Amino acid sequence: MTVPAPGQPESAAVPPAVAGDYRATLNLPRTNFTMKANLTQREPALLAQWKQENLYQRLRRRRHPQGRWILHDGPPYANGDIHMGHLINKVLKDIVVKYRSMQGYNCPFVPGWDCHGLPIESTVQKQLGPKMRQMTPQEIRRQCRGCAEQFVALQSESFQRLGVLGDFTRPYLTLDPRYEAAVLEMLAELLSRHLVYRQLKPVHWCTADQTALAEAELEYRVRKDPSIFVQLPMDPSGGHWPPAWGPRPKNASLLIWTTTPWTLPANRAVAVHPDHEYVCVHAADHSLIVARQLVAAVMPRLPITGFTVSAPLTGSELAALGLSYQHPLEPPRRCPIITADYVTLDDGTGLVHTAPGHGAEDYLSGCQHNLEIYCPVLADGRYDDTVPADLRGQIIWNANKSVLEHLRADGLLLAAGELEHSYPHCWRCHKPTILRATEQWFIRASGESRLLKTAQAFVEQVRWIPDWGKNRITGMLQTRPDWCISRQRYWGIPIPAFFTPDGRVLLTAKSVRQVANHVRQHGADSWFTDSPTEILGTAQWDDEMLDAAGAAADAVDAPTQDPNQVETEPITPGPARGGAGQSLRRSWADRGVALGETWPRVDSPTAPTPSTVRRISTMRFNTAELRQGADILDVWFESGASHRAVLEGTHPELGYPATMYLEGSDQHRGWFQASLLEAAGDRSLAPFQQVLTHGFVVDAAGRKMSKSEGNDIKVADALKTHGADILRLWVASVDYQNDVPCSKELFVRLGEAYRKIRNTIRYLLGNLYDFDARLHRVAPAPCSIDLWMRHRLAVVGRAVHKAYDQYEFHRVYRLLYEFCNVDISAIYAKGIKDRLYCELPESPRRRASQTVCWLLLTQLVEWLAPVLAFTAEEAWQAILQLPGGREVQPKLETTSRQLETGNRQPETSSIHEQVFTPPIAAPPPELVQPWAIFMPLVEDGLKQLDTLKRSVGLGNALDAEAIIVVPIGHPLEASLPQYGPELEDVLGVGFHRIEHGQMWGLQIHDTRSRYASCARSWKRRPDVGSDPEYPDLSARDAAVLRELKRRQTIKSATI
RNA sequence: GGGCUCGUAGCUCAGUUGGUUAGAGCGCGUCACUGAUAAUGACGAGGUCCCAAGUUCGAAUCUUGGCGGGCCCA
Repeated sequence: MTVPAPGQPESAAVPPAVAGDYRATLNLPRTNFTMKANLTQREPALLAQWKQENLYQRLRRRRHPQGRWILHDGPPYANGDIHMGHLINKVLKDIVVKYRSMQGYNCPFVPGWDCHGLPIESTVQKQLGPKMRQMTPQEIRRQCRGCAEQFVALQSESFQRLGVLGDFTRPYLTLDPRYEAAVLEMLAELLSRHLVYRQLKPVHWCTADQTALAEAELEYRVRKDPSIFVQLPMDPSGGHWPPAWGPRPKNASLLIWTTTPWTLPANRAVAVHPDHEYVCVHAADHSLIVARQLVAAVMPRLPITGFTVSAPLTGSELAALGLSYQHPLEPPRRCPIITADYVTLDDGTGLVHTAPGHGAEDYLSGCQHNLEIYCPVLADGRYDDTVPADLRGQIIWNANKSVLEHLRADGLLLAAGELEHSYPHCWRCHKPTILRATEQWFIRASGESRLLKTAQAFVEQVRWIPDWGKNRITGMLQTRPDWCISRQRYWGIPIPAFFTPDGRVLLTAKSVRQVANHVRQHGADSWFTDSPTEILGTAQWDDEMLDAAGAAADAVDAPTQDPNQVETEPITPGPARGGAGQSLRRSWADRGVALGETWPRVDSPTAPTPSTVRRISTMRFNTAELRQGADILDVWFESGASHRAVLEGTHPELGYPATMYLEGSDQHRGWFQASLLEAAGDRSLAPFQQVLTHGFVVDAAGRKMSKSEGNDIKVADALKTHGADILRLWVASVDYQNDVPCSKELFVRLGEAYRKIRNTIRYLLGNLYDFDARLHRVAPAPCSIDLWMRHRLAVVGRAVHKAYDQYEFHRVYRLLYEFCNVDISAIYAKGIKDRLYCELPESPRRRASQTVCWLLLTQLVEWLAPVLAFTAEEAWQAILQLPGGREVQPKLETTSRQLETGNRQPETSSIHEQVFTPPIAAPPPELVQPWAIFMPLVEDGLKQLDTLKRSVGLGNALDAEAIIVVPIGHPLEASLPQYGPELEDVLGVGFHRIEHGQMWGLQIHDTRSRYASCARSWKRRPDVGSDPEYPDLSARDAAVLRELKRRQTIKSATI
């Protein structure tokens, strides 16, 4: 059957050749590698295949010429399904692991999960509602465990769906008893080095429930409170009165404003802002110091008329004068003026009443200025006996009135009103909360701490990527406070401190190691269920205890009575009944006040240093009378111990230190820092050699992506629409060191990019159906476009590997994408179509190009594999299907598996267990340089073709010829006849001629009226019809056809 | 408010020690091909380099100050 060739110009003077159907005589592409990816179906199938073939384990058994390269997974929080931030993180890790693995490293990857802590407990709280109040700690913990395990399973499934390759059958979980034990051992290490201490610190406190509250457990409601102005009389003798304020008045006072009069007994300082200006307001009976800008707002509210204002003085100048004031409720006490950045001029007087035992900022100021962390309020909200007699025993909510009366009696109260404001309330009982200093556990990790110094030295050992990461963590370490590691929660690893009824505390390296042993066998829950005797394994426990400076060594024999023991009751081991948790909590709370005889008691403002801890003496405990403390460890302490618990604990195939930690940049404060500090306790090497951080996901407008903003894109949705490889391509395509943009439009774009890459692979595969790399490889002809393509392959290959090595994946993406678009598709693939399709199958010209196609295909697939994990695998399987494909795997010969099985071909093979092919040698420069002349000519030729298209309606470039003008005497003049056919093909024209002239040039001419078109190659050229046997063909095509016919004859004859 | 950081076509990114008229790919528009075909090719239009001032013969690039975004603190 003959089909008229469409699109032939009808007006051509030379009629087109009678169009025979030569289609069957061409070597058109053939492949099963489909154009449509259908990722959402194909990916799960590949996952199942990897799983079934046990790819992860097989990869471990591969030969690893480069040794180990360990990426230690930072544990995500197991309290929800994954979001785009998780996706970025895990895919980046997977790209790094897959790349290093293909470099020949052994890269075991063990995923982990953070399973303890507040977010999970809060989730459970929300689920349980009020029921939770009736539950025991064990029951609550069981719920939390269930919640964590459920989300671990969910997230694990999601990560695997993204193509992340790791040991998902044995991940590390922080609720694993072995992990929990390792964390406690870490604590023991720090204890043995005297790096742990107790100190008062304010925490949110509900006086009705008598429990500490987390930030998330507060609800803010409007409440009416007193609003009072108080004058604090200056000490008439101390410090220097500023000359700018005139002679020192007898009645000078600081003017403060507060809405919590009950905290005034705990006042220990007044804070001013260092940069704000302060003045002294002189009136008949008063001289009040107040912020200059607030004079106009404050004075009308006071019963004072007629005053003058002094010259201003900055807060830092004021504080530097060494002035002090009389405590409003304890007149003999003198308190200082300090500076603090948080002082504002929004309300009040610009001078802030500071009670370090009752406020977070006050506490920090207290630590900074060596103030007493004083908290005279007991757990039930009553004052203790250290306050003035008229206040003792009063509940603070009622005491406001008494304080006011006290102040009024002393003439200190200048004004009193009421104020409605937003105030934190307990989420459970809805009663107002307070901030109350209780004893917390701290790790000495600030200032001159040895731990900090070591951690800072570690920072220098590490390569930070990007490099400003070092700057950032350095700054954070410099300004960090001591690490408060105790939390008043249920869901976590306990701080394994035992208390005696008389207020002694047992928490030593030895005791903690014993608890660790118990926990390793029975889990951390055993802390809440087993008796101290069971845990410590002995009826009597002797231990060496540190004595605080001044603490009597015989404290054991002369116990102080716990003033709050009335509410405490012994915790009975075994199954607890409802309410036991409350008791436990209460016992902790009240002990806090009286503890300290056996532990360095720190209600002195500064943390103890080893020099203040003088003696070590042996303490004896009757374990039957011990009770467990109720505090749990900060979860950051848990994950910070992963190097101990995982790298050399549960997963020794990883080892210490890790090569890299890779997390979001927020972990400079979180996991990186916790890990550094803990490792600093007992290591000489940092836990990681490199730290790579990435930014956060933002929307198309650059705003942060969050569920509450409603601009988030769900991973599951994106996965369903686009497939994992598109999402992986997204991760690779953006510069993760900055904010990472994410939008639907972006995914659509990437889908298009993906298709381009996929079609490039398809084209290469399709043209290799009859190519056996063992038999058919041909060296490129010196003047061919093959040579140019090999040059580009070498150049791009170098750039790709460099970009991978520097973790610049967006450069990898751009390099490969543009390589596909420009070098391969627009130039090379277009240029070699004629020889691939029309030449004899085994013609050297075709084979040489197929050789390049094969190189392009195999290298491209290798380079893509770390990113397009699924598609690269699919392509790899297609490569194996090519003639001799399974045999042409030089890299596989290095596998130990193959060594074991002799020379037998492996039954399965994955791209992800390959090692990168060594880069091809770049062709000699003198053979590449001519193309630097030709490519601009080609570009010019294409423009001319476009012009002809518009001017004379030239449709097909094959209907045109190119005149190549070479400068007479140019070194390339002699070889140009060899370049000519190549340029003809790259331009896609039907014919070319060479002319000699002054300078390089290229002209395109419409030849529709001059030459006939070859019915097979569609090239319009003068030699069409030169062969009488095939009048409709060009000379080349006629020759090819004659040869094909000859073979056909031989074949039929043989049959 | 503080620390770190980012800001170049519609999108994602290049842009060297300061040096011609600021680039690429995609997208978009127009066209061609119909033997890579839900593919492919060609041509074209797109920029106040966040803003302002300064240094300089010359600034996307260096300095200062703003504006906006992100992370971490407060």
